[in-house]
Amino acid sequence: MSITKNDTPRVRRTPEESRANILSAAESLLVQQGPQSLRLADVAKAAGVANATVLHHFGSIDAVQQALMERMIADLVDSIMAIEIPADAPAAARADGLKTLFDAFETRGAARLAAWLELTDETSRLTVVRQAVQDVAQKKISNAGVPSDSAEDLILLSVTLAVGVGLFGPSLGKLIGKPEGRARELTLQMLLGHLERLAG
Amino acid sequence: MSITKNDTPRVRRTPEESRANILSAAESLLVQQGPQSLRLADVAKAAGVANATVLHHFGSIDAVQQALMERMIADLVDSIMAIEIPADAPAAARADGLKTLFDAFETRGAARLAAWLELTDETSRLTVVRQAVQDVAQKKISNAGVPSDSAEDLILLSVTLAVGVGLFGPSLGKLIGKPEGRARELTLQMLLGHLERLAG
DNA sequence: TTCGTTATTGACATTTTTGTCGGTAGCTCT
DNA sequence: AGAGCTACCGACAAAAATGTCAATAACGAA
Repeated sequence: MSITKNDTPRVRRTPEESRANILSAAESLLVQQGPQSLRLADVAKAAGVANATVLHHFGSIDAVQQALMERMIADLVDSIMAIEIPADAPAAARADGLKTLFDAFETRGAARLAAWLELTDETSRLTVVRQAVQDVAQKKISNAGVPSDSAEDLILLSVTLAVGVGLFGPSLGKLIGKPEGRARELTLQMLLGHLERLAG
Repeated sequence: MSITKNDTPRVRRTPEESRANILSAAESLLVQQGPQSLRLADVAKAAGVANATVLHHFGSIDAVQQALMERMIADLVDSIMAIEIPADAPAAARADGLKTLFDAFETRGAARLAAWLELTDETSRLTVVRQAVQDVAQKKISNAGVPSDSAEDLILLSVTLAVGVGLFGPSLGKLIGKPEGRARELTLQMLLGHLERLAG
């Protein structure tokens, strides 16, 4: 009876690297399998570490989920903040901006994040969302160059449609037998026409 | 030491009534607190029965969730099937039809149901959804009175927007400080204008 | 090289959630 | 009233998920 020495050597990361590694694993779990698979064991396994390691860095599985929400929200805010749509821009530029907005929600699971937030709804978690929305809205409205009230309406409309299409567009399209991205295409087309009519 | 007799008398329902009672309790849990609160103990408590009673009727908590999905989908299909939007109807009639569609998703948690389905995604469960969508699509397309291809597009567009607005419209509106239902109003307005232009 | 720090881990403890079982009680039928 | 059926329940067992702890092993500093 011999002492069995673990064959795979430990990897030792900086705390930041380790946290990022775990959150990335959790994020792909969320996007690919849904929130209910964000269990301690699953996250740890996906990250390639022991359960105890996850807890060492985050304290609890709830804290992991909270941190994941915050990271994904921050990423999303960055994506959106990078979009510039001056009011006097040519139509093509605004179309590009809207496409980027829709992409931000459809790819990398931002729409899934939004649905998760919508369904969980723990008020404590909403603080982060509220702050993010206010940041984005303030910037967008300030450089919209139009009266703030209708600018808010446009933002509300665009974002609602973007997240809705991002979440449901692909599945509904597939269920109806339409090519991937058809819902997004139709929506963007309509939205752009609407904006042009408002401007002209 | 006396034998303690339970003070509250048992209620004895028919199996159908009992199942309906339990599913109704589960439904309001889903709508008000999200899918993660669909636990055996929570559902039983909300329904006012013992845990074992829930299992007696459904066998497992997963079966409860499956049955709930099926019941909610059936209800939703009924609501949608009841909508009649002939292609040659006056604009006002089509507007009413669309409003009804949007209502079907926003009220009574159909949008939440859709988000739940989207996030869970167990392929076994998708069979029911696929059947429901095909039923609805077939009927809607058949009496749309327009070429089936663009009729499908219109359905895809309307339903995607309806469910997206139903799920995210209220929260986003509130976050931005808009009155309840503003997102729906804006979307309907745009969608109706779009349809009119297509027809005219 | 030696030492101190701490990220990492397996084994274990605790809590939460699900499911089982024998008996009880409401209802119907005779 | 009595008997059979079964919805219903409390108590318990099983499973699953979360969290604790002491020991280990990378890595940087002395």
